[in-house]
Amino acid sequence: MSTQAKPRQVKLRDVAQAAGVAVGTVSRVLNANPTVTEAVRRKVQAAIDDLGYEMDVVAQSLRGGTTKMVACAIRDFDIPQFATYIKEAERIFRENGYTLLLSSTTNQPDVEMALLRAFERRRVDGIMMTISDEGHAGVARALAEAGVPVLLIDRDHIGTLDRVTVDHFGGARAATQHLLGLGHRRIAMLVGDLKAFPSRSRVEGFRAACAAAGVAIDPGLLRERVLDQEDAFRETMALLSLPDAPTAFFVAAMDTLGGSLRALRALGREVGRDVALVAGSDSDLAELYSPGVTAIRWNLAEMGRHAATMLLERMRGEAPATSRALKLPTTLVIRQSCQAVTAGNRD
Amino acid sequence: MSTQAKPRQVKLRDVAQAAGVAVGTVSRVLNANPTVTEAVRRKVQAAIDDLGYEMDVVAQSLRGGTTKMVACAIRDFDIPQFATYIKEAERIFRENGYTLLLSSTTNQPDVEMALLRAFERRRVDGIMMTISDEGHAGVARALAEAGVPVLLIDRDHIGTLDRVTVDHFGGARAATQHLLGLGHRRIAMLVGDLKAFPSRSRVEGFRAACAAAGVAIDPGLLRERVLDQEDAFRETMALLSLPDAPTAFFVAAMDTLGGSLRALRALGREVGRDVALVAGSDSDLAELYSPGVTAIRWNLAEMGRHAATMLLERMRGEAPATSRALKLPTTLVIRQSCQAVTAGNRD
DNA sequence: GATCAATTATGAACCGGTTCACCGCAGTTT
DNA sequence: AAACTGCGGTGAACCGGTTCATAATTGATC
Repeated sequence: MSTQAKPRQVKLRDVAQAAGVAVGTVSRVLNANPTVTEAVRRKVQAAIDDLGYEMDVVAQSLRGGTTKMVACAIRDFDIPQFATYIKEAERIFRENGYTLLLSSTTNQPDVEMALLRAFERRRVDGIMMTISDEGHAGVARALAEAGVPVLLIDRDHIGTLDRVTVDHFGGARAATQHLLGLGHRRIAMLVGDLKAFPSRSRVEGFRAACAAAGVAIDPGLLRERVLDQEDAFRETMALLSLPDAPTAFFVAAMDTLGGSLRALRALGREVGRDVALVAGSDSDLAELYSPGVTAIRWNLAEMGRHAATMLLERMRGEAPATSRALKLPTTLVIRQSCQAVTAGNRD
Repeated sequence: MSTQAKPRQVKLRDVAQAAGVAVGTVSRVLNANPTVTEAVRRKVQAAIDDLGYEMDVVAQSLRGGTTKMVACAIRDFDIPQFATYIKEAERIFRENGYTLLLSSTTNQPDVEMALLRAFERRRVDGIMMTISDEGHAGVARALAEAGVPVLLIDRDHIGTLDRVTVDHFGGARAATQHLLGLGHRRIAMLVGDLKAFPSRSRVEGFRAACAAAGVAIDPGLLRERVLDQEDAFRETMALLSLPDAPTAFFVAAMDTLGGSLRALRALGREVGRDVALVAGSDSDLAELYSPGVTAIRWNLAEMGRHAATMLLERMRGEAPATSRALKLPTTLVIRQSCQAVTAGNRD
């Protein structure tokens, strides 16, 4: 019978008084401690329902040392792929009683370090994050000193941290092989920052495919530090203006396809006829563009699920002492954006 | 001189002991209390730096009653538009020392109520959320009892809560007028759940434009509860199969354009030739599709900024007692997806 | 009926900060 | 020299739970 009219704030002590028991007993009821009689349990539960008692998680955290909060810090979470990942992870955490705490790192080591300190002060139980530079000593130390399990998202081995990664190497190699197989020799590649795993792997995959085919890479066609659509637009424009322009574009950086497509349109080049195009990540845009854009795909929801599950296991101490790494496979979704080079634009 | 080697966990009491002062004094130094001598302040600061002391926010929150956490609960945050909004809001909060706590409501009143209770237990300082049904009594009561400022995201008036909204009415009316002006009379409309403000306003805008033009609405062409791309695909397929199929589609629901485009492609209908098309929200896909899809646009980053700022002011008690509402304007971005009806498909 | 063991409830200490009534001490005042 | 100010620092209470040593109760045994 709930008759509460939102009195100030009901505390455990109030419940104890109402039920005529000690505060410790109410706590034991709340925590389903087996050393409590059914009669007492019922009496206390009645008082709880009657007063509309809600536990104060802050107080609980202070004493217990565990906050049931997980932090997620990601480069930039309005990248649709990341959003899908986080959404799945949040679902898993929520279903397991954990609350997600979200921050953008804006890809800056200083922010990453500051966030790690802030998470520590908040006593989160676990952290899931991307970092901008695996070689940054300050960030590496901050990670090592975190004091709670950290899971790296799509990043290289650091210390003994768990990781979920994507087989960007395989994806990029397959994409490059596809272009090479169609006769392309001057392939432009747009990637993000080589200080981080994904871009590094993509370039390695690209190089591996070229090397296997005996094709030399023109360093002028490899553009790095392409982080957003504006960057992609600019670099694509520049590449198209080269005297010896590429016949194919591998737009490998995350969520940058739009920028390249705008540049191609601005200069009147038609995808699939004037230039070939492969996107480094799949999207509605890649699928529905005319012609459909060949793209590298992997399961982001599954990635989020696995990441959350791995971190939960680690936080519960159920994980083995060794660090674990999960590598998600990629597939190349072939659409109509790549065609064999015509005589006109062959070297 | 920081020489810490990560000893267990440095507490305020340790700092006090190292500096040879009382714990209260250290606290006063940390909180920049003016009643502390420069000499003592310096001595304490040295001890803090030396020990690498980090404040425990949980303990601070327990005593202070404020957690510096803001919760954001949104229908489904892998909708790109919401991600942009949240990203901006998070930036503002972070810059002001607040941490964002994020959850999906999955558009279910039960989850919304559970989340509000969870936020209360966590003692968040403010809440920003969408709700699935403004008429739901349980949710309304939970909102009223929240005990902390709540800001509604793109929702109708509930109690005296602050709100940021979008002029969906104006946007939908403009879109409809555009289609009517081109001669379309059988216009299909796909919207989300009418229990929530955005879809309701869109339908009202649609009706207003039709009424002003003296055009009767065929109820069979108004499809509601279109929440994702699968729904949009199904409804678009169904509408195209009608004996008297619509000549124009107003795909008003958020992030559902892809579903409709897939259906059109599946049935071999070409946008801008066989059917006209308007999207209820703008995106890369709408802009870069061939032909470009006319769409309703508004500034999501600005919306996030305003929302965060309004909530911050409310939390600090700087806001007026009356509830505030901000309505963002929409513009219709006209592209090539709509054309005059040809003789063949005119009623 | 007394003794012992097992079970259940108690309440005080504790988590790590913040706050505030109070105290010591130096500088004025009479 | 006694009394008065007032600044600066102290330390204990407090926030709201959890935990555990201890007490009380019950039940079984002799």
